[in-house]
Amino acid sequence: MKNAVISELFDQMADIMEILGEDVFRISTYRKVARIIGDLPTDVEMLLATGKLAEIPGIGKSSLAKIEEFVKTDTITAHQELLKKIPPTLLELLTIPGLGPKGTKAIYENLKVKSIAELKKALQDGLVEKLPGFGEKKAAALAKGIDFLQKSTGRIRLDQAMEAADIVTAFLKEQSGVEKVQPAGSLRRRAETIGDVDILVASKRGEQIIQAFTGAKFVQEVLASGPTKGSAIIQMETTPVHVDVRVVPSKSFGAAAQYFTGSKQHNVRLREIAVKAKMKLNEYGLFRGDKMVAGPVEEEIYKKLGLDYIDPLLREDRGEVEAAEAHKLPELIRLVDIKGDFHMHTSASDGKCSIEELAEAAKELGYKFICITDHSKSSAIANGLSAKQLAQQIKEIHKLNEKIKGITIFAGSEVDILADGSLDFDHKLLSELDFVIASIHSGMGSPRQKVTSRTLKAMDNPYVSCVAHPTGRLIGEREAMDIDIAAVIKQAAQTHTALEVNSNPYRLDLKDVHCKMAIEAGVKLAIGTDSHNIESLSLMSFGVATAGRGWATKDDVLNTLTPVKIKTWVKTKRPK
DNA sequence: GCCGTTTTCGGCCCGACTGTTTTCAGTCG
Ligand SMILES: Nc1nc2c(ncn2[C@H]2C[C@H](O)[C@@H](COP(=O)(O)OP(=O)(O)OP(=O)(O)O)O2)c(=O)[nH]1
Ligand SMILES: [Mg+2]
Ligand SMILES: [Mg+2]
Ligand SMILES: [Zn+2]
Repeated sequence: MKNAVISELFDQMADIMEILGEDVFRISTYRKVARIIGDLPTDVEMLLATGKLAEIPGIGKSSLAKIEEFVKTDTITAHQELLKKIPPTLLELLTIPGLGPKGTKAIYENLKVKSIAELKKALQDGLVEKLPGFGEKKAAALAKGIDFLQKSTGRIRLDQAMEAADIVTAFLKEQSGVEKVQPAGSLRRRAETIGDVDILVASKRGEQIIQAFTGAKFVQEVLASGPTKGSAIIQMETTPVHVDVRVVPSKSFGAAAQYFTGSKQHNVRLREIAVKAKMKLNEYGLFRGDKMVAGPVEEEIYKKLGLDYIDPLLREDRGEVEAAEAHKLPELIRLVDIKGDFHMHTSASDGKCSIEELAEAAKELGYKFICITDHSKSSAIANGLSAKQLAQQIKEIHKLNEKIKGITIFAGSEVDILADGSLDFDHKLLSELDFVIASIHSGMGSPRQKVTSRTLKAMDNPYVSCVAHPTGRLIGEREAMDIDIAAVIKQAAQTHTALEVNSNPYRLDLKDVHCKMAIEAGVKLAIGTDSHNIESLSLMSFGVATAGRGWATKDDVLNTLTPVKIKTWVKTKRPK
């Protein structure tokens, strides 16, 4: 799939044009195209062939021609031409926090600095601070910026962000004059990775609160500190986390929540609608002239713009604004709709606790079912079960179902999809299970055709009810397999197989846009926590959020069915 | 570069913080 490369090239063209000082609106068009292509869940080549690409707003003739050229030749002439105008390594400088295109241009033209390494040297030699527009402080900030960049671990996982947000939120709630505290930004939208943690505060005492925040003991470094907002790095156990705090008076809290939750592109869309309606939208409110039309309550902002309320999970400018205008937003799946969990491991394979312990914990969560899915024998590292052990476990589950009331324990397996697409267990044994999930744990680096056909073949098996973590990614650690997700989804629809939304924050697999594709194809989602202990059962909320980001309703998710209905659903695929 | 029942030309979201600036540009949210 060429989407990612095309997206990068458009961003790079925008970067170069910015350094060259070209028209800012033209540049933002390139950035928009980069974002659109980067967000596409489907192969750009397919969309191009069907003419769908040209229909996407924001992609005009010129961009379309560039994309077409890349699809055919693997290059974009305009990109090549731009690259001739600056040394490619100069683009590194744009990644330094605090240094933008203007500064980069000045440093390049005056000092002939072409890379971060050379900039470091120039800073040490005291050359940068002598440049017009620069000074001692700016030079020092740049040195710090480089340091930070080289130490930075990049975007963090949702669970890490949540932990940091909890600490800061608790601290802010203690401060006098604080009326409300609300995590915002990509964390509130439950994006799959988080660049920085954004927290909104309602208070009249902005300056004092920001000072308290930047002076807090968990703060390692202060990046900015003013009367309404502050930025700092806090050191968590596993990683440093960048936190932005914004304070507004409570009469603006709704508007500020809208602003600070984003996404940026979603905000721009709303502000455009406001302008068209002769109004102005900012973080202080929605205004017609001097009159505040909405502000204290977030829902009112949407209402007064003529839109249905848009759940934060959907605010990515992926069609939600149009849907809100047309009153066609989905009623999203919620955690309270979830009746059970499809994926968990016991101490029989690599889990930490017994079936009974998991069942009791699930009952506490109000669940009506759980599905025990230990690994199969090929996953030797995970202590996978042999056929004999699995048969034994099935018996044990039947006994436990007699003993434990109020919850149904499904006998299941996370059965390995072998190299040839066959499974670790025969039909006879699989037929004795209530719900089988199949997944790939080996040969994940194989070519696209190979991993795809393995997965497709597994779905042909009438006893496979679900494919678990279909792309196999581990966020921050391992790329997704090169798998044809469109083909997997099509096959899932045809074979009556569900696709998992793995809730582990390392996985979130399927991811949001793939969930959306699956739902549009009529495929059901099965959310599983992949728990190896009791605590992880609560990861369900991440899976539900990911499905919600994929526009999932109650009807799209198997976890909302009663155990009886799940059994019926499974039988549909099996031989009569 | 893109787009349009107010426009096919002329707009394009809007504001906070920093540093070097004497009135604001650059960068970022
Ligand atoms: N109107 C407007 N709002 C913006 C702009 N940039 C950022 N915001 C708002 C929306 C963002 O969600 C929010 C927080 O900014 P961040 O840079 O932290 O982005 P966000 O949290 O969405 O993603 P992240 O995971 O941090 O990269 O501020 C902008 O250019 N215009
Ligand atoms: Mg953020
Ligand atoms: Mg932020
Ligand atoms: Zn598992």
